[in-house]
Amino acid sequence: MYKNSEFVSKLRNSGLRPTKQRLKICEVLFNRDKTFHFTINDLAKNISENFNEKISLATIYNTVHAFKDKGYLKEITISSDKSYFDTNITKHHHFYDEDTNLLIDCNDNEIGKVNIKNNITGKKISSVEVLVRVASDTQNQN
Amino acid sequence: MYKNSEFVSKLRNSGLRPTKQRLKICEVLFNRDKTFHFTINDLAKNISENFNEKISLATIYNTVHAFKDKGYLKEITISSDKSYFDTNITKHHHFYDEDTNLLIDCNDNEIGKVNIKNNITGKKISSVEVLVRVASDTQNQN
DNA sequence: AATTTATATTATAATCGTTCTAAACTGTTG
DNA sequence: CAACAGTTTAGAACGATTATAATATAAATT
Repeated sequence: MYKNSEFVSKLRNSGLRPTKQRLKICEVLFNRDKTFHFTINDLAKNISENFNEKISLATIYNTVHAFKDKGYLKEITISSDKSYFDTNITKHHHFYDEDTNLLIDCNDNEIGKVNIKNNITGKKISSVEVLVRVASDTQNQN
Repeated sequence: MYKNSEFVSKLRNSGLRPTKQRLKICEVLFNRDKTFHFTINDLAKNISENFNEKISLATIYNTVHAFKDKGYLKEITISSDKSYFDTNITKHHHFYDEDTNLLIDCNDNEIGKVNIKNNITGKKISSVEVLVRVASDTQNQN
């Protein structure tokens, strides 16, 4: 569990003013035992249901994008109509359960290192992401 | 180069009526030497610029999705605001050039086989996709 | 601690890609 | 060729996201 003052420094250190909205969002996102995945909608709902204060949707969008830009969140794109964010910012891969629409982190003991033998000339690799879609056996696959 | 009658059978075989709109779209997508990537917008623009006939945007959406469902196209999701389709329906991975927004197919000699050691219990793997984001050296990476 | 300045929040409007609708049209079957 | 199911169409509707511009707040300056 983090103290409020830790979030204040975290924000200040990255040039973001520690406003009460941002601190509340920090609390919701980072005061947890485990990292997790969420959509903007999940977050907005979480805040409005569990707290008296209401934060404008625009602010939630702005803050999530600011946190992403500062590297406090990663965005994971599964499909064009669903954008997930991940509080686990370490390099890792995902399983996506097509039955439940749930995203599950992979550990290194689940997916081995991806061997990139040749990169595009003159370019640097900025990320390597594996997405393993899974579904129950009865489901049709593509 | 395919003949029109080949597209007619292809469509009939998958339960799609060979309408002139669908045949035109087949021609644009599949009468090529190489597979390629496109967005719905690219396709609509291509048709309206290069042909006299105009096809309604709704029809383009319907047809692309029908072709995807029948397995003639693969959808590739790079970011929530851009949905690409690929006429290469074989299993393969991609490089995504963040400078140019260009998607490039990987061959097997570029990315080795992804080793999935443990799958989610009771689930079947429906696809494994690797996306390697690249950018010029000067670009900042995340 | 008051003033100034820059930054952030807000509600709402605007935008954009996509899907829906319902009427007109076309391909297929008998 | 009649009947029917499937398809196309323009435009409306939708939903997620972004822009706007007024207000509020935080930080810097006096």
